[in-house]
Amino acid sequence: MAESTAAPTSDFIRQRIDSDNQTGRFGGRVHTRFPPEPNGFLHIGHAKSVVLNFSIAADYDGMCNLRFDDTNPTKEESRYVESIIEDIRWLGFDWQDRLFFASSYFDQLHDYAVQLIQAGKAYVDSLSEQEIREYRGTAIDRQSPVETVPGKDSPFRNRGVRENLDLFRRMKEGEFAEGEHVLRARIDMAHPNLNMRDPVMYRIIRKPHHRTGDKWCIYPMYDFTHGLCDSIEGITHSLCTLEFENHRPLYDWYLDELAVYHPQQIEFARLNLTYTVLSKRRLLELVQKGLVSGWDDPRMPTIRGMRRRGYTAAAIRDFCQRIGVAKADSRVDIALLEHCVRNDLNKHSPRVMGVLNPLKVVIDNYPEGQVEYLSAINNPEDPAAGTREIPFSREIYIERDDFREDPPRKFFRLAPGREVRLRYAYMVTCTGVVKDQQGQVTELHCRYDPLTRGGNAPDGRRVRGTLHWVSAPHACDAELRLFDRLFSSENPDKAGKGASWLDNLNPDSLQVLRTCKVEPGLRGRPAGYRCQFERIGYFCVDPDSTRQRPVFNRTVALRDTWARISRRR
RNA sequence: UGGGGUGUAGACAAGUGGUAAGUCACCGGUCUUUGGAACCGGCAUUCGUAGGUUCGAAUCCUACCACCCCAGCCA
Repeated sequence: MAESTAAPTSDFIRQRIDSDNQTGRFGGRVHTRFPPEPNGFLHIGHAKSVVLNFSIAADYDGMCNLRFDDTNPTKEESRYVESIIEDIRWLGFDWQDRLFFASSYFDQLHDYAVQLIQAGKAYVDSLSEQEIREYRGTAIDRQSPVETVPGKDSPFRNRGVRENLDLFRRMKEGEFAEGEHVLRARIDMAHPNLNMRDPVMYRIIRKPHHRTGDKWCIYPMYDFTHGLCDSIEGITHSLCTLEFENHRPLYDWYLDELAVYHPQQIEFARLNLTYTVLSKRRLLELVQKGLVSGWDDPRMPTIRGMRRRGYTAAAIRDFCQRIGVAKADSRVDIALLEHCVRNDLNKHSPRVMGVLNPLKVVIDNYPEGQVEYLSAINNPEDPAAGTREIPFSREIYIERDDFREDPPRKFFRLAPGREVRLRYAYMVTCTGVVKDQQGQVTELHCRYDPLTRGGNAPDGRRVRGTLHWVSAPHACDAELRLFDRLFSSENPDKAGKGASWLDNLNPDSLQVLRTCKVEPGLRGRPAGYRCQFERIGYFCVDPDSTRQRPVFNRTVALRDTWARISRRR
């Protein structure tokens, strides 16, 4: 997995690990983990964390666990654990036999809770949900200035150990309804950090769990669970995102009160990308409102969506290495992601020819009924990829954009009287233009130079333009789906007054071309097959394909200097 | 008016008292049977702002400013 071209610069996390290794804090051990909640599909933001955790483990000759933090049965499903496992494997990572679940530790966690009760550090509270919120006090306000008010103690805060133990046992045994009681840590209701104002440790949820079934009706809260699971697994460095920084004192409190092994949590900034959204809630909304075709819509920043679109795991890994790790809130330009796929695909994708918007060309002086097979290079970046034979005949299709009746300056393609090269074939000169009643060009007539077979002229004359083409009688019909950024705004979350983030959706993010013509060799390629249509972009066969009519997703367009020149004028 | 964080180019991001790496983007050029790729060159006299310490400050000190996170029985 050492395909990254990014310079192996250090980051603040590795520096802290280095220093821990120097002081021998963890005996030189490095053990990380990727801890998803199985309540949704993985996206590129998760990939950043996956790559970080697994590659740090690899760099330090350590290990990385996969652990599902499944503490809330109302939101979690086993289909999500399956899809997450599949996506991480596809990304190229392996956790050997270290697949764990927080739910496997429920007994241990319950024992820890009992210990805290016995030590007078936890109590059963019987306030209502609403009351607990009110008693917690406030920190700041979000919109209008409101005074900071400290929390106040629950009237149940001083219940005796014996009563707490009994109540907690009865909670566990199902004697109470949801919401009747919770178990809380006994810390400090006036603490400036809200997370320390007697946080809930256990709540009653009468719902079967995807792994433990109906064994439990009380479930531990994430804050109580997470740090202790890391402790149980012997994790040395618990890497997580910035929003959990406020929670670290609480994790530390549990660990210290219980006097158990203490991992070091280190927080880093989550990934933001331009022109897309990266929150489970928003992605879910796109799916539920039918604004995309599903979690694997090729426009989605999900791993499944990107995979269907044709992204390679290597490109995603490379991207994750290049963006670095830091604590500053930032938004990475999606152009960097696109650069990473192009970079990988350029080296590995076979070249083929395909015409998006076909314009028929008749080569008047080419013998009728004749067919020649011409040799084409499969990948100029990789000689080992060899060559293939493609059919050429009197009637071909070229790209409509490659002809201009009245060519602008610097337009090197076909125009009346102009000569261009047909890639790997012949040089042709445009001799006639056929139009319909609306004046729309329907067909071109050309003459070819038989001496230029393969594309070179014996007299040494040169042409500026080389066009891709497909032999008309041999062409394979295809559908091409072109994707553009899902949102037209760099930061879709930032909507104007009275507008919603959905108003920033790009109405033209999907363009379907149904009348494309591609090389006959492309018939019957399996879904997932990747290739480059020369001069157009990188494509990937979609599962919607049929044998006779393949469907291609455009992964990313080629850099297009001409588009830039013509846009500028 | 609390607590926790973060400010280095258009975007990421190194830099840890000795004179601003690298990458993407962008702009020139070379080469080219993909207007692709490759290659060469340009792109921060200055590091949120203002003071201070020092022979020397992005790095140390002080004050200020801006932005992000926190009031789930979510994770």
